[in-house]
Amino acid sequence: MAQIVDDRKSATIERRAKLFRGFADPSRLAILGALCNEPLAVHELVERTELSQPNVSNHLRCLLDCGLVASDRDGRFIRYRISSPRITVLLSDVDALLDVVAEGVEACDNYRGA
Amino acid sequence: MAQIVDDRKSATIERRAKLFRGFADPSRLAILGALCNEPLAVHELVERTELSQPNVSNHLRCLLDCGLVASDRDGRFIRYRISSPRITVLLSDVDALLDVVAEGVEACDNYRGA
DNA sequence: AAAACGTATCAGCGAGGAGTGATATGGCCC
DNA sequence: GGGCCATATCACTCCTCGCTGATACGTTTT
Repeated sequence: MAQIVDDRKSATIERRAKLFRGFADPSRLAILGALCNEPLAVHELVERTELSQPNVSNHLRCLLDCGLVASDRDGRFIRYRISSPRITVLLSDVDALLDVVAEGVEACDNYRGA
Repeated sequence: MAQIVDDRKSATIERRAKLFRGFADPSRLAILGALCNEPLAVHELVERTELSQPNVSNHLRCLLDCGLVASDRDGRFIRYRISSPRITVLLSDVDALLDVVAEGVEACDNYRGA
């Protein structure tokens, strides 16, 4: 029983961590940020983010699998869009938190620095 | 000028990514989750999270540097607490988003699985 | 002051993920 | 239908991060 509770708890935590990792990459954040304004095709994302095309595609695959973005075929383009407004909420809450902790985060060198 | 704008933009994105990475680890989430209920000393966190003591200390150092937690000495204990309610907000945002995308996140195997 | 407890630090190892380059697939237009 | 454009996939390398084990520091107790 305690075991089951533990499993449930850790499963929840693992899911949260996995979702956070989805956002924990500058490239994916750039893509999501661009898509927050308007739906965009891959080559448009490549232009705006200045990432390589395979790189963008790889991240889009990841974001698509995770359900964070959705895609619609439009002729020979494939247009991607944010899947839920909750994503926008999450991103703006992060900015709100950054208003408070930006300095500390900037200074923390325990992991990959900016 | 466009360069400056780019720098600002990417600096913002880097900060966001770095902050997200702070949350993108099961151990740190377990610690933050425990601290959301009540302030706790290190050895209490060790008990509840079942992580090793050095491991907990390392993560606490990271969270402290980032400004996500604060610490108060209490005799020979050091009590840690969440630094801002915005952190709790962020965590519940993630849960809200998971209500929508949990399946996809679970299924996505592009990075470290649960 | 010595022992015991609570916490922090450090070096080293191992694994996972991000980016690249080459290549494959698929829809469009002349 | 052949060439072209938009996108996807794959193998590989490098780098970063998390965990562990040993150890050091500091505070309290007797």
